[in-house]
Amino acid sequence: MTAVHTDLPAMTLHAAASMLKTDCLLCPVRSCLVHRDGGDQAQAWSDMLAPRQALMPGDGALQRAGDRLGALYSVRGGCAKTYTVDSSGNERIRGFYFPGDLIGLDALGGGVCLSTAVAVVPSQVCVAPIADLQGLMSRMPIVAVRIMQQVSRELALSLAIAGEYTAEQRLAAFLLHLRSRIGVGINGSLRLPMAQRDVGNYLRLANETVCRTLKRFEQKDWIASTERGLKLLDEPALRAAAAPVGLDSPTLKLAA
Amino acid sequence: MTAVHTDLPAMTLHAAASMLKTDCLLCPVRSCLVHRDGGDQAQAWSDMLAPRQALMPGDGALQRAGDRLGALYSVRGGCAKTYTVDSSGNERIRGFYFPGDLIGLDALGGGVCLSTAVAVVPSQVCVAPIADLQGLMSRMPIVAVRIMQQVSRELALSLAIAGEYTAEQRLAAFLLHLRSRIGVGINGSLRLPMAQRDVGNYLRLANETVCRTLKRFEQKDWIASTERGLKLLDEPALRAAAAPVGLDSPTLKLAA
DNA sequence: CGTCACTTTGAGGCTAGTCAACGGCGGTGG
DNA sequence: CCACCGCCGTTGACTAGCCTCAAAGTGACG
Repeated sequence: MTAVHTDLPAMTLHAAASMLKTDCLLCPVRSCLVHRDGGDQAQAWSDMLAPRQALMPGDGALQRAGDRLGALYSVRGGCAKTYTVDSSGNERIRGFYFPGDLIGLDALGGGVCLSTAVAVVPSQVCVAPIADLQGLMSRMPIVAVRIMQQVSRELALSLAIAGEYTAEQRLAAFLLHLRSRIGVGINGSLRLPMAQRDVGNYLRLANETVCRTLKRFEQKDWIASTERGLKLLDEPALRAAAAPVGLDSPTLKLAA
Repeated sequence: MTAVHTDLPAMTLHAAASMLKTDCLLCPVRSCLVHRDGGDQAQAWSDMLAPRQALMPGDGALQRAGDRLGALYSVRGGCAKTYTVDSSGNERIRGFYFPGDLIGLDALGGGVCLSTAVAVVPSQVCVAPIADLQGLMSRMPIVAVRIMQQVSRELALSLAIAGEYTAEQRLAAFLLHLRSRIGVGINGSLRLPMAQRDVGNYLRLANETVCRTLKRFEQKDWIASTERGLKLLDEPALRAAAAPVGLDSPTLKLAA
């Protein structure tokens, strides 16, 4: 709607506006599907991917629940979320997506988008048309394996978050996942790109509960809230609070 | 532990004991991965699959959390469940698996099993060694697509179950999913293979809550409990109670 | 007939949701 | 420049749904 102030350099936005072809070989997103191997797939991806696309909060949706799945989107920068709308018109956040993540994987099974995807902060995505993707998967099976691993990881995360009982458990697990996923900033602080209410919505908690639980964590010196975001002071304690199998196993080796 | 009375014919058990090679072309499980197409993949699968394996409740686990992923298991008959154990030693059920389902998909991402799998009732599974599977996926990309669709579907289910708020919503959604997944018996009754406490564990509800909620459904004439299992009398009402995006979209077409 | 596992039923407590009000912040417009 | 407004985070009081604990009932099996 209104002009949004952005963290991204103006040049980047201009590049998106002029629809430059993305060169995957130069992409800084190291966690992207393409970069998992030596990068020998990068050229094929570059050829396939549509120009990267800028996406602002308040803009239209990348995909809408019920749409036929037309493309997967690879997040290049920023943060996106997917949500569904229940019969009462309430939004229910299904997932957050950070650079390197693919949006639309849950639709591969049915071919129909199950959720609506929008930007949380000014973001960029690369567009991978599903038709091209299937061709590529046929020609280069390793691509299929990589995508499958991402779906599998998303499944594991979903199962883990769903497996948590209490507000403390879910929130602790969420913070740990976020830390392992997006890392920490310059002074070790973790910046939450999404609003607290969005966190609550995602974890099925009222935003008041999120606030109170965070305060409780702070009183226990597990975290400290800083200028921008918060800092994890006692990860072992958080990990213990999240109890069941850890969400993040960054040290796990990839299969084959 | 003790000898378990089984619903399966003795011949079937004997076949498993003698490690007969499964012939996928003759397999009665129509929802199996192999049968989705015309069946031209069936022979390759037959060549790949290890002998099918009988699995009893109380037997050892098919896979254990923390194990390196050695194989996927395709359920041929019966019902299996996967669970994790939290720091207090409590079991937390992650999923139920019926004929046609693949066990182990959430481990494809990390290569390490995230859960332990055991039988709920006397069951049979086909063993698909992961090494053979990757080779087959390379030679036959359609296999990769099929597996991906199953992962994607499992992800969608997990997201849907996690998205339900109240006991009524979760239980209604679960019953509907079960109905669409395993269908109904001879007189339209739905037989729950797992214990009520397992249902509660899976849905993160106390078994008392499951019991009371079922009773409430019965009082509203949404269901009727029969000799063996229960009957869904008012599916629209259940569907409305489950409110948010439906779990089951049996009419969705497969992509490509 | 006794054991065991599971279900059912009841009473009470706690977690988290709801409702309401306030404060801080940024953007808008006079 | 400053008052206004809306969004978000914070805090408190109250409520409700679900968990816990306890005990009795039921069916399968030895």
